[in-house]
Amino acid sequence: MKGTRRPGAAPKIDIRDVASRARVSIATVSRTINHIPTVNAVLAARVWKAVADLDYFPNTQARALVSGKSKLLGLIVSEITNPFFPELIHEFEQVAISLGYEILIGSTNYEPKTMELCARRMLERKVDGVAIMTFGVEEFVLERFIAENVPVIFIDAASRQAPSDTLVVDYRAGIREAVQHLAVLGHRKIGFISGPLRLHSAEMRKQAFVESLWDAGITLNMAWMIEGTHTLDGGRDAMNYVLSLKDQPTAILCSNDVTAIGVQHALFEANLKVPDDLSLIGFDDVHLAEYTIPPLTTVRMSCKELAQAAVASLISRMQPANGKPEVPARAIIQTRLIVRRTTGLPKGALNDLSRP
Amino acid sequence: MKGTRRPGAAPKIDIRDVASRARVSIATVSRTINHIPTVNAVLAARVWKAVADLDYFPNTQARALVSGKSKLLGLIVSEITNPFFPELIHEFEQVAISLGYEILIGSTNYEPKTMELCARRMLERKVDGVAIMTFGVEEFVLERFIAENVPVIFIDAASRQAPSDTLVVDYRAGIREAVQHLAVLGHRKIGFISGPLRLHSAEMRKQAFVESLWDAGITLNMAWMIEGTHTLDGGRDAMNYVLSLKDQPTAILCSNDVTAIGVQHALFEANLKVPDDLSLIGFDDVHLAEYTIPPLTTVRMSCKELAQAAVASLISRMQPANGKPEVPARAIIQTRLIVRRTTGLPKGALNDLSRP
DNA sequence: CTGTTAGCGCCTTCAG
DNA sequence: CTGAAGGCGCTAACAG
Repeated sequence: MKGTRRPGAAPKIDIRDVASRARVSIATVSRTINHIPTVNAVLAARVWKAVADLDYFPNTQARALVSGKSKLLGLIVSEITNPFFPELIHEFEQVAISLGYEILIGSTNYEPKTMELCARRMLERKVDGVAIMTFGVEEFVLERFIAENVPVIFIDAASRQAPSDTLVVDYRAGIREAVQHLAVLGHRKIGFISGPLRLHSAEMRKQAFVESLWDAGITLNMAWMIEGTHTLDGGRDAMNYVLSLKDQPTAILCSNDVTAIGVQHALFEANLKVPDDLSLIGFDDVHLAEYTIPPLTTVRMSCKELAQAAVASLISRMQPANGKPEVPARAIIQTRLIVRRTTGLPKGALNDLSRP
Repeated sequence: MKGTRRPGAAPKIDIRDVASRARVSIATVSRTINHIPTVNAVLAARVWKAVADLDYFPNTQARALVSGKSKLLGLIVSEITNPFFPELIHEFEQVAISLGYEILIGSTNYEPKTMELCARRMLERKVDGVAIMTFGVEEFVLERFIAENVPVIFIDAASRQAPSDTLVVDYRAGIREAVQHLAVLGHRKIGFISGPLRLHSAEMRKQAFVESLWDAGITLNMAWMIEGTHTLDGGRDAMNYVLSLKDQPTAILCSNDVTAIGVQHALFEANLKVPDDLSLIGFDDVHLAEYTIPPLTTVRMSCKELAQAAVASLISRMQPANGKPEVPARAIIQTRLIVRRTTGLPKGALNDLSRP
């Protein structure tokens, strides 16, 4: 008897059961289910029938052990409760699953230590590749993956240590559009609420803003450059701070949508109206942005493209470089302004309509 | 030489390397790292030192293969983009990770077929247990897990097939509070936007509403019982439908928060004010509810408790029932009303203040 | 083209 | 208490 099976436990089927039922060797079964083309059609048919009859499916662990590939992809995000990430995860999952990969998700919560733990978890589970979709990565975290030879992809920069692909988001395009849009409306006093500035991508979004201001010929006022946290609370707090200022901006751009939603809330509490009292623009264009009150004008970044490019890169890097040279590829993710209803003329502009 | 290693590939170290460095057998290493207490302290110390020196960690796949436990927990949710679920996932992750488990997430998107696929993925990866945190489960999906002897836990009902624990959410408590709250304010015309009614938990929330109305002595008007989809769009559409009605309710309760947010949006578009024109109550109390405009009155359900109870049940069911009888446990999740600012007097009530 | 065989890295009896 | 040895289920040489 094959082990003691507890009552109710299903008799686990393995490759040998299939082999004997199909009257072939286990090697043939293995080849068949792995779609090795050199298998005799008749035998293959018998195998498939046995597989169906027995409702057999291969043991992933055993497979992983011997083949060295876990068919697991790591996905590290900043904070799963920020609605942008679930949307990203969703897209990532779609692609990964369709390619036969399972996903391991980790949230760093913006804490370097948690990021390190995530990395360790991924390594221990032997993921075949990792996408680090946070706003910045510590170099030493990358090194861990590179040392273990697992492909990594992350946003906004390539690693100097290894030939990894780069996912470059064109923040400039969308943010410039946003600033232009504001400028056309007549805004000259524009503030920016960033993400945590120690994070590289947060810094880049801010930079894109600074440059766009310059391009629009608008003076940068450092007093209106606030460091936020990319969270609802952070947006609210930042806005409350702005409200305490003597000289206030007439428009504010936020580094992400939840920050903007926090700002809207602070304004609501202060009995101020958007866009009458202040124009507001977000970044990401999460689905929710369409539903805020009023609907949020924001810069759209396609998380679908991001996810697809990330998976594609990982998968291609996992192939043992058959011939093609390992030139780092670079995927460019576009951004663009979606005008909804949180932007309008600067306060008091109506008095000014007849200016030369 | 130990296999051909590509340049840059780390020399993978295994239990044997540790054993030889610690001058013990691999069995001793295994016992040590698994904290079997019968290991000689001196040898154990040598092992731990070797482990540290070599930065060794056991291969999860091999471990899973031989031990039969993957240390993987499945978590099936309805829709990851509904903010309630990320919060749930976050809590679930906290507990699971701290117990040494990794999570496999699957979203059903309310599609039975996708649910089935999720179940299959979980089975193939040999999860040690599955939490199905959707609003309903097809019986045949459960059977799959039960047949494979993997512990399952899901919301609102126990399986009749196997001794599984039950997670019962006390919808009544919170929803009754909500209805009372509305009744006290003077509402008699209260509508309800449910989730998809083929889903058991959605149906239960609706039932709780119906009973609460009855308890409050308020007449149920079937025209105001709308079936929604538990999404932003569904909430908006449902509200637009309500607005087309001749006789309209003065208050609406929603089966979840995103539905309520959709409703708020529809109202905004229709130039109607909350709570002046309509009182609104959600369900879940996602973090975002505090940030809607105005902040949403809602029924709080602790996803932390839910997550903890789910993991606890799964883990306990995985133990080979040492002695204790397998009596199904039941965890009761409480709900309660959080009053914010989407509820007020019914429209026109001011004219009525002096009624006997 | 098919079958036999040797591990993948680890846990776990079973002798010592 | 420790070590040697036999698999877990599968893939990948290697023979036939």
